[in-house]
Amino acid sequence: MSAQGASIRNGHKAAIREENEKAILEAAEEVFAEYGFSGATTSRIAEHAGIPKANLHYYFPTKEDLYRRVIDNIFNIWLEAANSLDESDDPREALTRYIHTKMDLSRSRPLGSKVWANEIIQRAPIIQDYLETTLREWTASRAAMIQRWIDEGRIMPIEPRYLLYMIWATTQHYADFGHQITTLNDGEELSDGQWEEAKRNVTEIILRGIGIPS
Amino acid sequence: MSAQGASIRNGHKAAIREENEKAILEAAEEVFAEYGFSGATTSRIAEHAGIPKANLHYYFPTKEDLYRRVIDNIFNIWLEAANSLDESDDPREALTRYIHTKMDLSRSRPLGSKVWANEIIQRAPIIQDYLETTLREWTASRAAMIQRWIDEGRIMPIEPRYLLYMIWATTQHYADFGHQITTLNDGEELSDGQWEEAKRNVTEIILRGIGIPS
DNA sequence: AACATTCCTGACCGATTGGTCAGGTAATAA
DNA sequence: TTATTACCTGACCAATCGGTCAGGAATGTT
Repeated sequence: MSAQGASIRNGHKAAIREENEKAILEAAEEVFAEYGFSGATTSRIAEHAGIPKANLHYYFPTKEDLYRRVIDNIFNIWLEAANSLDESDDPREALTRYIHTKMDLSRSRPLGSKVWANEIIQRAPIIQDYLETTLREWTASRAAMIQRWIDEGRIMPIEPRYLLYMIWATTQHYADFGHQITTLNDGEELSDGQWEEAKRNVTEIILRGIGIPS
Repeated sequence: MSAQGASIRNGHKAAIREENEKAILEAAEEVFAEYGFSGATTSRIAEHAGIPKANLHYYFPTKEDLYRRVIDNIFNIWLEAANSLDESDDPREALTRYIHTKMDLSRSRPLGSKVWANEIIQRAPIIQDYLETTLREWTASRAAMIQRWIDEGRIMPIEPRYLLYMIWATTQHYADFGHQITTLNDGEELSDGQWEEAKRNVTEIILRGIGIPS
């Protein structure tokens, strides 16, 4: 909340801009996550950010501008996380790392996952181009990698795409459906121990499921 | 679109009511699925149903009334499908049937799944009581059943809840993220063959993952 | 000090929101 | 036939929507 850190490094004005944009983007992620693009209101976002609505529109002229920035942030974080699949050529190691990374992301940034979920449910009116370019390429190349593991007899024969979908679905479920999981956990969020247990279970079932015994 | 079928069985007025309510509920499911509760508008729902907005409010006084009816329908369909887990005491048979049923439901009624997803993402403002009663009881009893399978050595030791979450996540993903899957399938919806392949892969990975070899 | 630039915001805009209502029409009951 | 009930809807309502704007306050530059 203090401006000092930024105001020392940059000028005062620049620091103010940096801080306000950050506050707005955080508030926007929260509100877009909960209500989706259509359901979110700029006044609610401004309220969460603690500024007047007119000030929000000074930094982000339109709701869509703001939304795009939020989506952009999330997509980049996910892309970076996706690289964890490439850090090893051993299927056990690569998949374990990827699943763990995605699970950690679901815990640390559940709002981003929810914004993404909302966007896809609404048929990706804003980010369709991402899906058709970056995501499609990423998926195709990783599917090829998995297919190679199959051909080399290192994992059992399955259709790589459906494995990827399963990993995405399962890990993101802990973010998107976090409220349901909490409710079924007697209203308590998963503890550190439970979270580790979930990660271990998810990883084990998937790995064993494609023929990599624990 | 014809009133004849219903107008023969019931009176004319009753048939009109039946038809209009059905048309409204279908339109509502579609719009709520895409935009969530806050983002959906009654005028858009009325438009989809092909009636004036005032007529919609004649049948459903408030947007929330309509939303509750939609959610209620979905929840009941899911509860019925959930019974497929109880039709056998053999884990392979029971889980196979349950996964297949949920996958089929994701294909035949994706809108319902999306409405549910939206509601949970928004922290279940309307159906929290369902989660805390019916769903909690259902989950606890089925978790106990799975635990018994573990104790009897019929499946490997895992935390039953996380297995259920995985099944829910994976199967519902094919509804909620159907647009993403379609896009990654070069813009084509999964064919009958692909759908069967997906079902088979999902079932195999999960079953093998808990120690039930194919 | 003088000027330029950026930040800030109350008041306002037309459009749309969920919902109402008066008055009409069509079907049913008497 | 007559009265009653249910169905239907254009016009309207206050509230809220995304967004604008004039003008003041703060900071930066010369």
